[in-house]
Amino acid sequence: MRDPVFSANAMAYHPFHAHRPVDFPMSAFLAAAQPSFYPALTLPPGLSKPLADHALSSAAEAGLHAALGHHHQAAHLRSFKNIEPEEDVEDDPKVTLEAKELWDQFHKIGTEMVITKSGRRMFPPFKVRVNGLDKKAKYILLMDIVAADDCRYKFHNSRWIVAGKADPEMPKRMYIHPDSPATGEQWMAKPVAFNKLKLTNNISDKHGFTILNSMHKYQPRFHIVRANDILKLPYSTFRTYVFPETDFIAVTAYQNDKITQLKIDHNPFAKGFRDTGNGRREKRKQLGLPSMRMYDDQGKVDRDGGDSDDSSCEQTTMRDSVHSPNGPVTSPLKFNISRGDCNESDHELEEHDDRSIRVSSPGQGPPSPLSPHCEDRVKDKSHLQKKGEYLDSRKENDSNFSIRNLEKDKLDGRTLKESDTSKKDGDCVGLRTVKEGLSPLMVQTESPSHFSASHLQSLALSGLHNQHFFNPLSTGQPFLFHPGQFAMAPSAFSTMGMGHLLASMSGVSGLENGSLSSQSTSSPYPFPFQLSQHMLASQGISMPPFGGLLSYPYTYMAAAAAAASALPAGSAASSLGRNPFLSSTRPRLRFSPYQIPVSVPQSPGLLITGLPNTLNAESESSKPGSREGSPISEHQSHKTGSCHNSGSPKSSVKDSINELQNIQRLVSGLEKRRDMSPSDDSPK
Amino acid sequence: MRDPVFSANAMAYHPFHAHRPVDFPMSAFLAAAQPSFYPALTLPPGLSKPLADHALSSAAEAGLHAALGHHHQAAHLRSFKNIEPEEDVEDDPKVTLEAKELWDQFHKIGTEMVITKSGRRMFPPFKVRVNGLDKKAKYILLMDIVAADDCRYKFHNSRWIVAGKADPEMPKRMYIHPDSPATGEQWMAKPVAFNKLKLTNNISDKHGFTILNSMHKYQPRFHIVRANDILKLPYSTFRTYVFPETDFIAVTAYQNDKITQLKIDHNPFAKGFRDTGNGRREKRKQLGLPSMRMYDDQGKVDRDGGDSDDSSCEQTTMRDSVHSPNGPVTSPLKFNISRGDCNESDHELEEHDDRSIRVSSPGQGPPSPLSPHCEDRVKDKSHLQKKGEYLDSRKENDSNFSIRNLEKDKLDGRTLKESDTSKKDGDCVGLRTVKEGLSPLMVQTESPSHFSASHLQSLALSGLHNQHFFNPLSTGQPFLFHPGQFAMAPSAFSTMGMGHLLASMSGVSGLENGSLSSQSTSSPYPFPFQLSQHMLASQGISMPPFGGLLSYPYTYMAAAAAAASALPAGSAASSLGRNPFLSSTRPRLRFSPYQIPVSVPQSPGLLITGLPNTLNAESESSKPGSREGSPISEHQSHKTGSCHNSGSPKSSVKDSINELQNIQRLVSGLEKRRDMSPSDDSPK
DNA sequence: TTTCTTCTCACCTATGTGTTAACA
DNA sequence: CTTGTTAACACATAGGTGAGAAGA
Repeated sequence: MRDPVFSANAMAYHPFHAHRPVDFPMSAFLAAAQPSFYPALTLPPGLSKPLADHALSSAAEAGLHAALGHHHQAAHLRSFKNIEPEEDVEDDPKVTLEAKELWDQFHKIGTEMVITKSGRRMFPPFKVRVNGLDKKAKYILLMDIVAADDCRYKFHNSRWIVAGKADPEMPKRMYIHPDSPATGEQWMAKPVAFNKLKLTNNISDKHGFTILNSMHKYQPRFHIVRANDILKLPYSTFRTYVFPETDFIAVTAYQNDKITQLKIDHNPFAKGFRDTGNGRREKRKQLGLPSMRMYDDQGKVDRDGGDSDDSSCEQTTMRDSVHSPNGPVTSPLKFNISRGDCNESDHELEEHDDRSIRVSSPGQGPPSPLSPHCEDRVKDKSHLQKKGEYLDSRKENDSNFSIRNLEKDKLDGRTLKESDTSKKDGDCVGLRTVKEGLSPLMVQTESPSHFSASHLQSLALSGLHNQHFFNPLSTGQPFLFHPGQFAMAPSAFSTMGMGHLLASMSGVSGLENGSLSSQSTSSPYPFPFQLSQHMLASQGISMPPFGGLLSYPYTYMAAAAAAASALPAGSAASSLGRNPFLSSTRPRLRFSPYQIPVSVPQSPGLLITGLPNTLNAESESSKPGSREGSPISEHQSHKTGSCHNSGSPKSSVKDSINELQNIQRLVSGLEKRRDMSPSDDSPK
Repeated sequence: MRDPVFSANAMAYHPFHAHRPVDFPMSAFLAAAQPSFYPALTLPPGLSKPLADHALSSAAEAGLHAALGHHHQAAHLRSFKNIEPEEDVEDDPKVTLEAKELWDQFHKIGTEMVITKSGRRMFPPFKVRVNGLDKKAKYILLMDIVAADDCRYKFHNSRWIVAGKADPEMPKRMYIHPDSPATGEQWMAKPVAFNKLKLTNNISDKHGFTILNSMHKYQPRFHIVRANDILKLPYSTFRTYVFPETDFIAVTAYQNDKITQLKIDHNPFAKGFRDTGNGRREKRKQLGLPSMRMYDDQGKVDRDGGDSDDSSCEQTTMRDSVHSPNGPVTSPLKFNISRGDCNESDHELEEHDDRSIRVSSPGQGPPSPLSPHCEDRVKDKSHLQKKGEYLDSRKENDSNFSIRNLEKDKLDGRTLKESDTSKKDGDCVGLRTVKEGLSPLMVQTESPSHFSASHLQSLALSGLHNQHFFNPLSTGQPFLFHPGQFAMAPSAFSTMGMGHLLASMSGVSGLENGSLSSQSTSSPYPFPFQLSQHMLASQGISMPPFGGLLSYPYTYMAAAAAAASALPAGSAASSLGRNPFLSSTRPRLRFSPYQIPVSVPQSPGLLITGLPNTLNAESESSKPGSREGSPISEHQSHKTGSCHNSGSPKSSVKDSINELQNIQRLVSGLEKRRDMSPSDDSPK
């Protein structure tokens, strides 16, 4: 069942690299930031788990002492080593996007998400249903939003067209679900909502919100990590799921009236704009009417509980029928794929809205929303129309762009029957033709004993108003933390190891409006404490390496970070070779056929973008895509999204599975988290 | 610095008692429920910490396996044993009640708290400021509300009078602050608010709210536990702080108009009832007017962070000056102590409100709000009036009741200068004369390797709307869990060990109103999932013993629980001897002079009530009471509340301190938590 | 201009208040 | 009649919407 080599590797790396913030070789850190294609780089096989762990803790502790000299950290390290990952865990995660029909409606029009300085939620809330987890094992569920391509867009003549190269991306932050870590049983009990995540265009955001560039296209990603402690994320295997229908263009104001109307029709908070009253334009009235309030957002959760909650968990109330007839957006839209070079006017969104007033003149191919770099690899344009409730004028574009099929099938995204599971090997995330409602792409990566840039660009934990994040290796700034970037979320990290970091954040001022609690107000340490309050202890183990990495490695990686962040989105794949810091020790893929080496510590967007590319370039194995993304078929295959491409190391699926399972056994444990407190909100 | 004996005892007990849910002697559990006056019962001294820990884990694991046979639990145990408590921790907690002036205002009138089916917050939010903690050590902060006496009250002729014996108390739930565990630095950064705690009279409450009996008097308690995992609470040392001025009578509707007015004047949510508009009675208008909105409650915190909430830390916005002149309640009220037998018309509240319209006719002694049983022990009626901003007509009552002094001193409860620290040994909690604004009583108990009934009657973790709780050894139902009683809170426990328990909660239906999120609604497991979502993983260690205790010991303790819960409040102290389950192995006191053996697994109220009794009965050592409750003077004494009586074992203060410190070193670690998600709220 | 950003605002959800009337 | 409980209610806080004006 277990492969000692992999297990050992996974754990053994810690002491020699990530765990030594000060005196470890920089290359080790960098290596951790990228998927490893070189098994040789991992520690020698044959190490038993316990042994590896011991080595780890000892080394880590030694390193910490030397570097930090903090007596507490030593104890923490000691604790850490003892927290062994769960071993007897067997799982086969299946992920289903909730409210898929809604997403499809938005997607076919061209989803837009408003970003504001004070932070704006995504409207179709990103919510997934997870199955196949080990009931007792602990998992950390997270999401991030990465650039979908390297283009800048503009809405011209009622359609989105490329308007040049993308602007530099801010380091993306991982948003760790506030309930993390929790058992598989808990996660599977109900949909996992990420509605608390907020988007902003404020590059100086102090809340940990996800910073996006307006007029750029993004792709949300969902990650499952079997780990009992947030601090173990960097060393854990990520299973990544991408739902192409959730991509969107960030805007400061809605551009497409159809989107506006769709938002109004379904977002309960916009109920005031429905029909009567402040109706905007006539177009809208024509579009959406019947179905309203299908997807609710629950504002207060946590509370910190309420705040919790937050737990903080986000919950969305489904008051109206999800399948209610949504008048407005019934006609499918198709997008032509751009060539990925972001030439203006070269790509346009081809809109086919039969009932839309703003029917765009077809002909011009809109820029592909996703991975222009995958174009050449996208061969499969075939798509099945299960039961289009709408008028789905699926249009195949020879320009390497997959049509965004808007099939109403079993809107729930679950009952949808797939007559054709796209077997295409080279399907790119978000680019492959959506057969059965845009099957999610599943990516599984392992970051044995070091950080995986693709997933650990940053870790964000958010509560009610402040999204706390951890950004140890953000694409743009690996190991680089400014006060504004670093924020601990409730229960995300061990305060023990992070305390000193928080203290260094006193300069952060995030208290802007009346949302401040008396506690915050009365506290002599306004912001730092906000963070502290929300910071969650790790699962009983301190993770000194992190603390060290967060604070000390700053200087080491600054240059690399700057260099990486400057890379254009289109150069994601190539950047691996170009960037001197990214050339070695990439995390090795766990499941060859399904693994997708995530491109390195670039901008998060690049990572996602690069992923499909890498996949296509490396493997042609086809896997059926279904609604549920599951990395390992029965154990890992079919159910996975379309792009479960295999990575470079092509071992048998079975072997890969075993390896993964072995690793996973070492990773899960138990821990806990909690929501954030209200904290200061600066919506001004 | 460290005393191996104590350390060993603290840890060594686990394996042989609490850690063995099935095959350990029941007496062990019961013993754990009460403070130990018998050091002999602790394990042999000289055991080193590591050794003890090993023994612990081994025994625990073995016991679990035999009892539960859960493969996961084995792993969890393994993890647990490895999570060593922090050793090099030095702390000297000082606790200050926030908004003391406000509390005093209410207290002198006779605080009332509304309890509703859907749950009601306390209004003067229970909030404390903590100092003297070890910056890096992890602490769990919690509170509970226990019966103040065994009387039932009624409001007659504008005053509260005893109306007979108390009704049976429901098992009290510990409310663990959603930020727990967190570092001392975090806790000290700003006031720790427990405003999310909700009171209810619904005995079938599914939210984890604190269930109280209407027309009964209660006393909130605050506890500090140095522990890095909620699961370690049962084995950790509790430092308990009682602020007599926070006691209150639970009501379903306000009885005293003065209280109503005070609430309206200060609770921002009742702003609509201030002055203009719906003024109620004339009396109110006469009473409070100037100061309004002094204490704000922040609803959403966590959340998920609001998560923020989550997380949910509760925060209260202090918008108005805390020291603003509060017109209405400026005259102090005095209470005569009842004899503790709840004879009707025997006790009355003696009200001395100079400006109050409802001036009650003095003469009849109102029933003592606290520990009638402490009467005979209360000798000290002396009280110092530092700087009474109000008209404090302190009245000493020979009937063994301490006057509730309402000194306006340094309202903040911090700047108050104590000219006279009551040195009375026998001061009872809530009964002693309040010198400097009702100094809090500090109680420190250790529950080496087993549950302390006084503190671990139950553990509640709450989020925004649902208060999740853990009730392993509730007074009424030690180890007894009904689905409705057991709820995991975000990051409170290791889901690993608790997962199966949650699963058994599917029968719980808590979704009542529109507050349900779409997640909840769409989830096939409405309530169970709510819990899961909010459940927080333990700090990386599974606590199998707990899981076992929670689910399996049920049958074992049912009888005991029933017996214990049936005991009248007044019999708390005596019940120790009477209850066959409570006769052995009480947790030993840590600081002899300051420790107060908490009486056994009775109703929570009994515990608190019994505590003062026990203290008085056992020791006469006097300690100065100050505003800040600190267990150990400079290191443990003076600042503590009035009743820091010494327990039976009278060792030197210094020795006690060292012992405690040693133990504490073993307890702290690192972990995390988070708030709760909104979850289902059934406010109907 | 054109395109995009920022800000204020009305309107909504969600929930915490005491009032009030109905009820037991 | 008295005492206590409950639910509906108006009104508060807190915060999530897009509209639309004002800038840039």
